[in-house]
Amino acid sequence: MEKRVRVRFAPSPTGGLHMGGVRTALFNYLFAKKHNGDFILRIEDTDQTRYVKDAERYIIESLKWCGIEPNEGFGFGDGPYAPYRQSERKNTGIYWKYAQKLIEAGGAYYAFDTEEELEEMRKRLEAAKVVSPQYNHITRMSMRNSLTLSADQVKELLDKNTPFVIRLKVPRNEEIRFHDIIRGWIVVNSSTIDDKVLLKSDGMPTYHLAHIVDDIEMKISHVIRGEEWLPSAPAHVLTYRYLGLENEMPQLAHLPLILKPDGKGKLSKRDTSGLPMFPLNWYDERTGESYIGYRESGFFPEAFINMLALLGWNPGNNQEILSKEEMIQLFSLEKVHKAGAKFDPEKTKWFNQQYLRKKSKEELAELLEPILKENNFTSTKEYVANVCELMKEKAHFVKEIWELGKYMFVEPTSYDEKIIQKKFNADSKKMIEELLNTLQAVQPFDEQNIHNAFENFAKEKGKIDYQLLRVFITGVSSGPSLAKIMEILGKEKVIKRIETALSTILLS
RNA sequence: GGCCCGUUCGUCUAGGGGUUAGGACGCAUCCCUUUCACGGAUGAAACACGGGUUCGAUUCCCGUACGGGCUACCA
Repeated sequence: MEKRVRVRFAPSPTGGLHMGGVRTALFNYLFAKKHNGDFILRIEDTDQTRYVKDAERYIIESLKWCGIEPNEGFGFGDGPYAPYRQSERKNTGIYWKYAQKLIEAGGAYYAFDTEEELEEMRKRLEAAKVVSPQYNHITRMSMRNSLTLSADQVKELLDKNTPFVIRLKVPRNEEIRFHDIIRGWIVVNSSTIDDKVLLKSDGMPTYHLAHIVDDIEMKISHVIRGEEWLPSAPAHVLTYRYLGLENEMPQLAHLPLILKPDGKGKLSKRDTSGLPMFPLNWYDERTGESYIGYRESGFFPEAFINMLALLGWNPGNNQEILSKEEMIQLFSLEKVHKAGAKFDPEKTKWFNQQYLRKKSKEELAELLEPILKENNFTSTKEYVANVCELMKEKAHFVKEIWELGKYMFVEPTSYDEKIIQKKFNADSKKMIEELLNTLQAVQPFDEQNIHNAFENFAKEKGKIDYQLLRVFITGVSSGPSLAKIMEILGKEKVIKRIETALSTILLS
């Protein structure tokens, strides 16, 4: 029988979870749901020096906002494998137990080298122009560890509480072969891998030990993680092998990285060309810098994850707008790209626009409400909904309905100067004054009637300067259909606005 | 430097031994709209290079170049 699909997202709480992390979580989520499996959140806080308290809360809130919630794990109702935070798991002695197993199997050893001794070694290797200077099958023989020391010496050091680490004993010149779902078979010679520290001198495991122990204990079936882990994967395979579990180890899938939009390299906090890096607002206590989030920038979570999903994956057809359910249906790791994907801010905005357009005017009115409140504007739900319908096609974001259509809520306080200067003169003034009378007579005051009135007026009295009229009513030179704007505004307001404009704007 | 991974329009990508190399974003032009946007139409725009294998390679193999990742008692 096939193993139940159980995947995990395992971030380190060392700062705000950025969009790359969210995408990793998303792919894990989609894969889990696709296979009716479990999606687990585990906190990898083994580096106590980099721990950021607020980061855990931020991770949870971000996943919730994105709608990619784990069904088990930290902050999402502990499941049968609690605790889900590695610092707490450490207290159960589980990592120590596995480290001992590895030592017994001859796959790991104690190392007592001090920081100075390691530094010295590095210098020595550098001076000797060694091709890959590292703690490995050659250099370990000239260091202080349980491979070079006698059993008695080791026991004595241990008894005296000498600080030590436990290292992986990587063999010389062995082919390590493993399969990656996205990349296929990968073969690496063990001589190029260093003897990684598995257990640190503070008693905490490193990532290399901790994730393996937890993945085993939590019965993880697939490890879906960023490409940055590919180089250490052979060491992980070796660890499973020493544990006698190589055949049962989770399947691996290394996701391509998200790259900067311009320039090169991994996406960084700075270089996202104006768009956020983080799902939610993030304040970095250490640097005092704050970063704006996608949520606070007015992105819909559906648009955000849709955009993220298509960075490195595609559904195999030309469909680009996909609901979460459609993504789940169509998701497969085999369709994930191998190459890194440059993040495109323009397309990201386009995604949001697509989702905005799909919302009903009532939904949009609801979303606009807080912004209107902020600006002390109140009106009927119906009026707001009508304005949303009117402005919808122009906006990428809900807030743009306000920004672009402010004149639908408040009277203009200024008028497009260029247009006024160019077009406002004695003749056009007379034209507008006469038009005022025509407008007064329009009944009912709707788009079609207004349109007809314009046409009749033009026939009898000559050309109407619509742009000038628009500026008189809205203050700006472009926007949706003028007749429609007038209908929504209502006759009274329209007349009043024109009169105000006529008396405010001076003939030059 | 070493190791690993990668390379189709500017960007995200489809495809895959024989295709007019498809779509999307962006860009340009036109239509629609008495404006802008939306929508529609059209256009410019890509298989990194060199060798093989083959009747035929963008597709398979090998090199080279370029890009990226890793190279910590960080994850």
